[in-house]
Amino acid sequence: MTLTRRERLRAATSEEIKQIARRHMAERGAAALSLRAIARQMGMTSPALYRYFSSRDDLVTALIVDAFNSLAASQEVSYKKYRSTPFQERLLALAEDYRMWALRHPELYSLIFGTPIPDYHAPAEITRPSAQKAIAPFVRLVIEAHQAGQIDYPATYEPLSTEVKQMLEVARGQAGNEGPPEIILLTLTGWGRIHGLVSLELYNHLQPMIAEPGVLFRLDMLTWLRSIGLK
Amino acid sequence: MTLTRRERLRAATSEEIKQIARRHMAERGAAALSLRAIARQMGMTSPALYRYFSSRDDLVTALIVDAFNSLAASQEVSYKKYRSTPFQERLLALAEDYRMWALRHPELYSLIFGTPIPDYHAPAEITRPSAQKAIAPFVRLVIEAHQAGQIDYPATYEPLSTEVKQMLEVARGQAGNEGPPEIILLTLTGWGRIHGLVSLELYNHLQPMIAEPGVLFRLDMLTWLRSIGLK
DNA sequence: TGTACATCAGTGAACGCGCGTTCACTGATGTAC
DNA sequence: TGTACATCAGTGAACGCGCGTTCACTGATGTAC
Repeated sequence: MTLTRRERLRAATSEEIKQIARRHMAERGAAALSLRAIARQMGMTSPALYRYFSSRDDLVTALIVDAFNSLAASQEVSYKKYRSTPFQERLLALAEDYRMWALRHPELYSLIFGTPIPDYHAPAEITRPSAQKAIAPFVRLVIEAHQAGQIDYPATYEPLSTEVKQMLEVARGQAGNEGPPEIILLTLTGWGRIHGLVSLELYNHLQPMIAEPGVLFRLDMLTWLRSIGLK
Repeated sequence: MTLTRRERLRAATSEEIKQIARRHMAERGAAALSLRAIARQMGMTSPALYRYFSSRDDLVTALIVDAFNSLAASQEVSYKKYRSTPFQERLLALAEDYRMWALRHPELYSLIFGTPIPDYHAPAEITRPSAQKAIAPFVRLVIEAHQAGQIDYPATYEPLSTEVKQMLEVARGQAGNEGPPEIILLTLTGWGRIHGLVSLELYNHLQPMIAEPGVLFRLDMLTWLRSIGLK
């Protein structure tokens, strides 16, 4: 399991490439990622990069997987941090962590949740597992709260037809989603609610109207938690 | 007010440039917009475009304004269409129109709500008015429902501190937002809720789990409407 | 412990391609008298 | 109604720049005996 010297150097160079790629994405956007520019900054020639990634698309795929893993790790930390506190506080912590991760790593957020890069198509079989890992802690926590009997499927929700229930069955088990259809629905719409405000804030659509979008976010999360019976 | 022949031709060419630009954005992404490629497709040389737009950024700004106006027009139609029906149906119609507009014009949606184009900075004074027009019908309808006494500021919402109320005052009047702070909050978080699911759907983050995101969207909108007292 | 060989990282030149923008210009369209 | 002139759309060449990828290669590092 220990790496040889060569393997270590190789891994380090590979990391450096991705590191610089991330910096370039932060400065110029993902669509402008250029192997030549990365090589230049590393003091190498561009063909050398082909020792590490077989094409530009390959590098992008690696960056996407890393980005999902970074979000997953951040969520996982928040998931574990407050083991003994009530579910509503833990869910709020996960939501605020999602927001903070996005604000701290806008280039990574844009890479995975923003406009797709032209002419690049992510190979789903590589990308999907890490994508699922990223939302898994949030989903798992909602399920746990449900299993602990602390979630009211809110009276305000429409009753689900059998067709809708069947559709939601498909999502069962993905990203650790093990609840009844109503709770699966709750995890997905909850995620959408988090995601929507974060996306608007990150791209400056709230700021013309609102000085502190974070306050708005927190209020809406508290409202959400109350509406599902957690307060 | 009637245009001369030359002015008409000029306007037509200007429209054609934007038309082709939109097609290119749809096919290759906004970051890849190229004056040379547009000119090529029009059977012109690229310097000729400088008669119509003084730079690439100028063209992008025009496209952004058009995109906001397109969304605004679509929302306005839905706003007017159901004059005599209850508020919940009208708001649902506006939400679904927002979603459909995004799905029908993903390149325009991405242009205004997606990852910003590298090295391009939209001049806010040109862009903002049309941005506000785009969400104005939705905002106005919530305000109207409130004025008709049909919105309960829901019991589940946190009571607002005076600081938060002050922050929300700033948004008053923008995009026709004329209600009390609680209602302003409602319009913004409601928009976020719509936006989040649409964004996830458009960029294919729901589809691995959910066959018909539209059903999910509709359910969440109905839930939202109920939660604010409209049902 | 020393030598012969294989592996691998990185180079430099080249391929064929793209881009935004400036400039001096041609030729058609429109205007004033 | 006809002529002289001004305006304007569009051209073609050029500037200086960027890109991904392939290829034959050098030279250093690691491995087997």
